[in-house]
Amino acid sequence: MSQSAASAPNPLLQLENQLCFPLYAVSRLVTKAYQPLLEELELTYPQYLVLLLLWEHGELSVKGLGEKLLLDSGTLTPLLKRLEQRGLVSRRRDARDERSVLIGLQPAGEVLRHKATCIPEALMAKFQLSPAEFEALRGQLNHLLNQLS
Amino acid sequence: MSQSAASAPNPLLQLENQLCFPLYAVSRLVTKAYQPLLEELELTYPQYLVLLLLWEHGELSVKGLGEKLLLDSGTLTPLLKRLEQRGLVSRRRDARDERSVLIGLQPAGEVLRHKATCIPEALMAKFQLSPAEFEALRGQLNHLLNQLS
DNA sequence: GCAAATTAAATTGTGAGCAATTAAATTTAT
DNA sequence: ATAAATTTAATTGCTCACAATTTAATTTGC
Repeated sequence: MSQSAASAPNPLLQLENQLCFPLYAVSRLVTKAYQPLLEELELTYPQYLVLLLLWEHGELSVKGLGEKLLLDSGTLTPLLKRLEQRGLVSRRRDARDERSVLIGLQPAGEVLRHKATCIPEALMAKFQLSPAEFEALRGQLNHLLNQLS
Repeated sequence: MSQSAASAPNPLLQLENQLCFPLYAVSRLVTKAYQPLLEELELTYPQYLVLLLLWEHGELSVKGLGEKLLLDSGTLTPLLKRLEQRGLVSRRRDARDERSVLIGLQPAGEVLRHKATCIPEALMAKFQLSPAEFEALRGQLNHLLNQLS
């Protein structure tokens, strides 16, 4: 009865029938697709996400960044310290609420923005998705994002 | 001209218009959705993926696991050593090719399979997606997975 | 048959992610 | 006014994830 190979396969337990695995794998592959582009800016993918937010919104607190990226200070604090050490962002306590730490862009961080403008389009090209496919996928992921967060 | 807030927004550089961010965020949220279920088995999510493959295929080499999960030995070796230490999997050199390490299930690892059968359905419930939505998303992610890998 | 090239794992070093805890500032309830 | 509760970051400890290198086994070309 019990052989060396797997017994009585439960189709629900098979990797290819699940949603979780392609999500996990695609997410990592997309990060890897960014890598050669981000390498030129010497940024990691989560560092790039932080800068995207700062370019868009200006100064943000650690809490604000965390709410938008769904990351906590345990992840953000060391990441932001690395960006600060490289002179890309500034960190200062909010005078109106000393608990908050406000993250701003230093000139070198502003300059990087120009180098980054071509990144989204370059990525789109790698995906090889039609605009309709792209929008459909984006919509479904955002729907699931709302479902889960 | 240059104000404290961000200047001349480039819509392509905005987080909400990109595919990458919801992918990254949903992937992490899905892993987190697994966590309370996997906690009962004392497994992390990537450890669970490894066991799914072993339950399905029986013995697999590190290379075989890596090909299916898109992970390399730098990630798998320490993970597999932890599973071995807990008595869930076995590791032995392939006699026919001493470069390969074959990963098999120990009895305790086989037993875990029964406890895991309910996990996929429990997850599906958390997603709150209709079967059609589920299949559409799975299809698009698998399409992108093929595009990128 | 043997040197060169290739392959498979392991190792090293860095940077996320995240749970849990700690410390300090602020808010609230009385 | 002040004690208790809450909020915000930082810290600690653990596990991925992955690039780059190393070591050993196998395959290939000659």
